[in-house]
Amino acid sequence: MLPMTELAAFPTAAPALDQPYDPATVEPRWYDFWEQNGVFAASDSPDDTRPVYVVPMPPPNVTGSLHMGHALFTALQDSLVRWHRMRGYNTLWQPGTDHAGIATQLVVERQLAQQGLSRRAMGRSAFVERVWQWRRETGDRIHLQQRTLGASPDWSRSRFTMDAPMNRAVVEAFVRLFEQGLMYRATRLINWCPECATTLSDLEVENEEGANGELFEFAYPVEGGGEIVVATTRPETMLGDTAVAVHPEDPRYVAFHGKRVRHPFVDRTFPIITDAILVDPKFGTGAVKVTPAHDFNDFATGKRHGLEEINILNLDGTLNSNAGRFAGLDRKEARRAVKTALVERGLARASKPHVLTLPRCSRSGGIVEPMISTQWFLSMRSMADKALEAVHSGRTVILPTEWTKTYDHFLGSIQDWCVSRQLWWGHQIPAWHGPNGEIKVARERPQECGAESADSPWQQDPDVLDTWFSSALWPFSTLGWPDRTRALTKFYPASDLETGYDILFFWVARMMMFGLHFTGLVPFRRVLLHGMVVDETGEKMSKVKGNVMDPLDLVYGTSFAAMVEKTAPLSPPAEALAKFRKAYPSAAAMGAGFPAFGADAVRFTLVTYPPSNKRIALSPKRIEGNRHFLNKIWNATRLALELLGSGFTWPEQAETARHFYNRWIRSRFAAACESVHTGFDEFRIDEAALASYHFFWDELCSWYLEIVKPILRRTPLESPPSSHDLVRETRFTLAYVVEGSLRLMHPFMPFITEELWQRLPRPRSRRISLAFGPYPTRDDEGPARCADVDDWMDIFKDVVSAARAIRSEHGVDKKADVRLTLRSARPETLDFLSAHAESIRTLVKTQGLPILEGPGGRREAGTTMGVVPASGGPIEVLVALRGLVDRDGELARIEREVKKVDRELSSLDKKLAAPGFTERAPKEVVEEATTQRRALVEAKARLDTARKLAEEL
RNA sequence: GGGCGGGUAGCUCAGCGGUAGAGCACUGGCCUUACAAGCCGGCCGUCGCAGGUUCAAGCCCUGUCCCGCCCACCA
Repeated sequence: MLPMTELAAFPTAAPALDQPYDPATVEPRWYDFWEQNGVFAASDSPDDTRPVYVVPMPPPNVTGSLHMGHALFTALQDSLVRWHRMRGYNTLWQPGTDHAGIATQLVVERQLAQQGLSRRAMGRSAFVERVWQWRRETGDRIHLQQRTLGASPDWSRSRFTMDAPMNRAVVEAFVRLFEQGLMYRATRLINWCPECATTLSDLEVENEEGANGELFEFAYPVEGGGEIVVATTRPETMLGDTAVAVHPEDPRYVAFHGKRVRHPFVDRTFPIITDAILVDPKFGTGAVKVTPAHDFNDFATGKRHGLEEINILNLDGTLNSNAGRFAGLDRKEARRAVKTALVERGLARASKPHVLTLPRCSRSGGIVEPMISTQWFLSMRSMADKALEAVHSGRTVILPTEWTKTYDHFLGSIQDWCVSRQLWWGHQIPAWHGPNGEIKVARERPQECGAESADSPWQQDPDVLDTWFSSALWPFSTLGWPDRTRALTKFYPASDLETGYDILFFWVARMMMFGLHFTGLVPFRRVLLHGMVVDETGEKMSKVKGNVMDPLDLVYGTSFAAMVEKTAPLSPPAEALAKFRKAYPSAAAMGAGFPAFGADAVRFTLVTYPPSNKRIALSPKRIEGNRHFLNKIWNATRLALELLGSGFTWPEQAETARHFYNRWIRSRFAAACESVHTGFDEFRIDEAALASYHFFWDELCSWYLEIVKPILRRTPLESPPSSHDLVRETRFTLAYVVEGSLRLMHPFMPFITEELWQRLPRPRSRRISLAFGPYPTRDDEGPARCADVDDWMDIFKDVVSAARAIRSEHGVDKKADVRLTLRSARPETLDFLSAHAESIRTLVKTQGLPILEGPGGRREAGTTMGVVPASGGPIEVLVALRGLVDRDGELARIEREVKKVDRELSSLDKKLAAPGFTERAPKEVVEEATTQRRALVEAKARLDTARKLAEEL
């Protein structure tokens, strides 16, 4: 019986099966179907007793367009989410978008600039409205792109960090933090980006290492005679100097202790101080100019010595009136002008090349200036300690575990967070400033502040909060916090938080702190971190490098020319193309462009990289390989359908297999299920995906289908009554493993598996979509595991391969009638081979059944011999080629086999002969080595026979 | 200056204590009635270097050399 939600909405225009798999016709058929049938919907009903699985999706920037990083997390999270959903979890994958303060504001400002407008000219409210309009026009485009990839979040619950309910949560959090004394206002040295005209948190400053600069030395005249030479990388800041510091024990400067120097350009004198913390006597001249208002070290020094802090910069990075005659100059100009002036005054002393680290704004790339400013800060220590404890106690587990150290280090040394930004796009700070510097913080404009108007003495704080402030609330603000909603009760804390390691500090750590602070609970049980997608040579993707790949171009296909025109608009096309080819050697070999790989192939490829790899070097060739895999699945299912025939109906009860090949494939399917579950559990989705790949291709397709084909194709007349049970069981097993494989692989490749599954006979108990599962479980499949059957099958495969190798190496025509003889001293082996003689015949393509006999039989002219060194005793594989044998080739082949056996033998001998091995190594290991050695020795003896045989040719 | 990764087949990467693996590339043969996006074969490795632990080491330890990333206020 189907639940009411499962309204059938079957897509139309099913593509014919008997043509190559075409993702373009299959993939568009299913998304609406899933959505309409409620596949993605999570239930917050208290009556729903299913276990809950929750993953908050990292909300992409509204400005964003899908890039590889998005595609990677979409593929990984969707796999996790679908896996759980199929296992019966009430699954919430919480989607949304982020307002991305600076990023979005810059984008819209750039648009305005093109129209000759500026935000200042427009005014705040008009500008904000403009951003909203833009968001309405283009926002959530990325969600459409994620749909293309088959993502299955509960879209009905999508949130935008600037929507009213989110804003309410932000205000609530801010007010509570203020009331708790954790949110405070302070005047400090902060990071200022003159280009964005806003403060930045420490995390938003990127230190660019290895910049070439100079260490400039100049002299300050000392009052009472003499001079003291200081070294600096920033000569222009001397306009804000309020001290010169030397090391107290530096003999060169003892005479200057307590003296004052005169500033050459501004009318003031300041002291020479001694400070052992700031000054390293070995660096530069051993004398340091101190600029408390523009350098973090100097600021601290100034505090220690009670120095004056002179701010010399305007907010736009030009010099202010404190700079005297240099006022108005831009930072760069000022540096030149100050140096020139110092030269003119005869005070310049030296200039040396110097490699330094430049602090840059992560958004604009502009050089960040330390400035003294009054801002809102959030006290971090206590929250950080709780967040550290939560991970140490294991309430939240970080995977891969190596990242725990990084997390610890960050939170252990965290500084207070400057949360106010001088932007217009964002959550405005819920604080009101009064005429006499009073500050009121409240959820709404306080009554005592009077009505809101331009000339009111009480004005709301114009600043907005760091974007990451609202992101930090995401796991619970999306569920309705601060209200105790049903969703919050049901879906908080989340199960897994899956994201790139690059936002471990920005986002994960802050969610941990806020989650614990506001709810008392960890926000998620596990943190799963994946690496960065880079190009095929390991370089980070960037427009400048011209190595950006758009996931959708891989899905839909594109010419490289069109692709680079879009992804590298800054370079000339030919150059961009060359860069692209260099970044993706394997793509270069594909011709003029990408074919439509389809979402499944792209997703599958992404999840087959170990997520723990710091760099995930995406190879187009690998996507191509996976598209081939999809084609394999397509064709194999078609074959299965043909073999099952239209009359097949699923039995009421699944049965265990009794016949050898069926037992084997069930055993292998169970092993694959086990690996897939383990892979998922341990966040080794690559292993999960690859296990399903190898099962399907290397076991199901390469062996099982080939074996089963002739059995199921025999007409009733051809198949003896004794085999009726075999045929019936085989048909069922085929249906079972193919249907099971599609369920197994669905989390990785939802489209093709749904398409094929819908065409396949299946048990009545199945629901309308494959996406509802059930997923093959360890418990159900596990009992099918059988090591003994697996071992026998290995022998079977080795025998077939050995015979095939002989055929192949002698260039035997496939239609040539060759006779196969298999010899073994072991009765069980002969029995086994005899039981499967028909299959061996089919797979090796001999015309008659293999002859089975004991060793030492008559040697026929024109016969070659290979040896399978099975542990139960070697099996001789003789192929009578009837004069087709090339003597030298045969000898070479045998020689190769002998060499292989010798290699193994010598390494075994070494092992066995090693002093202490037999005494110290575990008994099983010794036993195994001994058995193997015996097998190899026997095999070698047989090979000697084979050689003699060949020599007689 | 600290921390974290990584150096394994031509390329991209698995493997992390018991006889070196995958995909792609290369190569020989096959249009074999599921699939040429395929099939059947083959070739390819002193597992960065040097020591050590162990009966046994890509796998553990120490040192060392490269490469990448992160954090940090050396003027």
